[in-house]
Amino acid sequence: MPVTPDVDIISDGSAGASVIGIHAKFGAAETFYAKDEEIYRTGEPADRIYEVIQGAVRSYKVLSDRRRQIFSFHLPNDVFGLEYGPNYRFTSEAVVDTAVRVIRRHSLEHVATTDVRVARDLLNMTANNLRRADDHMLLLGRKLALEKVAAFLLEMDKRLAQTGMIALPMHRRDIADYLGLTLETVSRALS
Amino acid sequence: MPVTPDVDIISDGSAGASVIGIHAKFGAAETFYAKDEEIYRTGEPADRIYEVIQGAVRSYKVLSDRRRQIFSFHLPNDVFGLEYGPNYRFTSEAVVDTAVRVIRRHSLEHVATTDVRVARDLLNMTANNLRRADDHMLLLGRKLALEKVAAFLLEMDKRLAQTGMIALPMHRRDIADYLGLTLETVSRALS
DNA sequence: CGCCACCTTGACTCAGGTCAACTATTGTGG
DNA sequence: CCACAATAGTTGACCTGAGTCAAGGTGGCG
Repeated sequence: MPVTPDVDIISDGSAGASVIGIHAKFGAAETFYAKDEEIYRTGEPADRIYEVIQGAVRSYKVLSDRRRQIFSFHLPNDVFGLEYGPNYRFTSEAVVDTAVRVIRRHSLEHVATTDVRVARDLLNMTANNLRRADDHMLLLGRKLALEKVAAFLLEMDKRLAQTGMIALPMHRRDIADYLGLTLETVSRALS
Repeated sequence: MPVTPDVDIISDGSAGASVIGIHAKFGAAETFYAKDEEIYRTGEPADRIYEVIQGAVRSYKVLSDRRRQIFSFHLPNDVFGLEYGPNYRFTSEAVVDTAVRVIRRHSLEHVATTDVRVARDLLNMTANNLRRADDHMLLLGRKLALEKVAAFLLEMDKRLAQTGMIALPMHRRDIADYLGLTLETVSRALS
């Protein structure tokens, strides 16, 4: 007879806990990116990790013939650019004028080996990313255009509310590439 | 000027390292499931973790109207059922007659707090799952039916070869629900 | 003011879904 | 060992949700 596990390795879901937050006191730098400016590119050595302070960021891959899939939008307090291999797997760009906090990966890894909470945070964030990836696979594989757009609006409403934003920061083309649709279909669904 | 990071928290990709393997000496149990038998169900307390010994397993979610998305097929040596929240997020079933190794989650978590290698393994596996989820999002969102089936055959060829299997263990319906297609489209693409 | 980037809307096309028949292949009982 | 069900796969004809192509609209900024 299954029982609810008594111990969790990670402190699931408590949105506040962030590796960068813990690490901030070590003097992470702030940087600004203009609208549409590239932050890093697929294949580049992944030696930095970012936290959005203000604005929005998109992470995506493109196929050879320009088809693009956006994997996620990063809003204020979101961490992105966290990799476990040597290189960035995505390209990330500022959707609007954006401020980020940057820390060096090796310095974070150094802290992670001594501070258990940081290591736990890393696992926690990766697990959260996996959860969102799974939900998004269900959306991409099995939902209709209208359901996709509805799900997107609900997701954004929830996330933007937390950061005090009011309007969607991204364009129709970005939404389309996030939902596996075309910009025209997104426009029609919103009408 | 970016430099390749000198230290990796995880030992990326070395397929052999498995949490269960390390834990096996503590006396994990083997269990057998018949073709199509359910191993666990969405929402059930996630108190066990599994490793496939022989056979194949599918993990999926279904929408209210029976639309199904398969997130992954687990083949021999794959670990599945690893959760960080209290409940299983998927349903998992044996695709064919299947043997698995089972360990209790709380016992693994106990080991993880004392053995750093186990904790590292957990992060490693989760990162690998995330990588595969991202690749699959690109496939689901932006690839044509033929490209999806081609990608599936390449993936399976590679993975089955490692385990010495020859034929695809799963049905057209499973392949379709993995690729976001219908069974007829899969059948046509294979011809 | 007028350009330019973004968005909307319409008409048409098409990739993939749906529905339906038919063909293996496998398993079961007599 | 053969009937015959049952399950899985293939193939065809048709349909439709979303893509494509194209024409306007609209709002912000130099």
